[in-house]
Amino acid sequence: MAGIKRLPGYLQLLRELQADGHEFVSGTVLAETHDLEPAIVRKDLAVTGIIGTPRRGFCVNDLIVAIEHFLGWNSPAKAVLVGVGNLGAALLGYRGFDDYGLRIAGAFDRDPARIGLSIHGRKIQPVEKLTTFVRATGIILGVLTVPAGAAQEATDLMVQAGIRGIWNFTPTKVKVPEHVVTQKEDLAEGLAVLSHRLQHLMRPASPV
Amino acid sequence: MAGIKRLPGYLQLLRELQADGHEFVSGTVLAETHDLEPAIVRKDLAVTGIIGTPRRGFCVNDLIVAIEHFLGWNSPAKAVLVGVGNLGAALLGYRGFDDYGLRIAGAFDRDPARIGLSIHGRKIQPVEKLTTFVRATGIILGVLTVPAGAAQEATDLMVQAGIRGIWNFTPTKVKVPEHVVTQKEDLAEGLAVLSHRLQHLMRPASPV
DNA sequence: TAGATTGTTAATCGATTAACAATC
DNA sequence: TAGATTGTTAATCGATTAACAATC
Repeated sequence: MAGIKRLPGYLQLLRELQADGHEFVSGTVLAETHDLEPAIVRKDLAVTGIIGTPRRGFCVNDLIVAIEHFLGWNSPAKAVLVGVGNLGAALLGYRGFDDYGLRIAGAFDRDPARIGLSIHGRKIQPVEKLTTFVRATGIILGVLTVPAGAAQEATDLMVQAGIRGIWNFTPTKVKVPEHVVTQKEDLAEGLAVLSHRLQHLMRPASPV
Repeated sequence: MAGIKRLPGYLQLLRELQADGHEFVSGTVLAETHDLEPAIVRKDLAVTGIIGTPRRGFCVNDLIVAIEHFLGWNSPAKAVLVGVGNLGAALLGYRGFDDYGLRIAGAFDRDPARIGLSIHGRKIQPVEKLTTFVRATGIILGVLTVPAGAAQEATDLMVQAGIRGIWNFTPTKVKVPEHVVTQKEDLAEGLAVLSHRLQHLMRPASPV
């Protein structure tokens, strides 16, 4: 389903509307705000099971609850973060995840120089303690922010510890068993698209 | 072109191969490494203008140069960053952009409490100085990391200063004139897909 | 030569868009 | 009532996949 990645965007606006005291919102409004066709919004929202009322639209509260439930964001999911380098430390400090049901509960690294340091209130633990921590807490979500070269090794460790979902911020495609899902996050993708469009904006297409 | 966003991935592997002394690489190998069909890789690489040799593949060096040139990553592009909150500070500290032709040359904020502070070697300047800085340096790329509510205002300021490409890390869709391009980067999208797949992995589809 | 790999064309697939009857 | 908006079906579009002759 291609529409799933658009749900957080809707959720964002819905929360604003809720804060402003709006009770209903039409798919048309959601579409305009996100530069989408109204039909796509209606189709996307259908997965939540919420049905709208003609002339009035959708109940804001119901939609929020339904989207959060659909994504499993109603109760915050705890996660571990492996690899506290530049990006790892950055994500540890980022508070925006709270809105999306994610809470990083433990940070791990291999580098002895980093172990014991506190970053944004969380003490960096040695990777050797990952398995114990994961099993004790029942955490199933992991954020992977090690250097490219260590990605597969760290992944194997996480899988072995019991992690079932890996948010992969390395440029490496990692291999996992069937009972584990991964999501690759690559800032370079977006930058590539932007760079390319910027280039063609500045130097328009050559004539045929 | 949907293939553009895959170019950085190829580039990553090509650089590794280059470092290992490999002279040629086949589309098949690139495809396997990235879990793609070989035909897609060949089609993606066609935009660079590099032509391969049957039985041998593509020249690694030529491909690297061609991809970098295609994306404009051969010479590092300078950028300004507006909004030095959690995420902004995080991105300031992230060194991974060097590999992708991006160098954040100036950081700006509205909050007097932040102005003057040094984050990862760059002094935070007041937004009032943005226009002067942008014009003096000729920078055309901007990274937007302000809170959602300030996104449009900060965008207008950047556009007015002369920025032509905006990498938007806020959850807000901003409006820009025709001569400016934007690229929205939303970590929540990837997290939504991961959350959803994780949920269905743990609690498999209900029977029909 | 034989055969792996190329560039490219045609077929398939999935997502987006357009259209419209139903309805509050 | 009139008309805005819904859910949904059919048409369009674009990207992926399959197939294959050309070639080193």
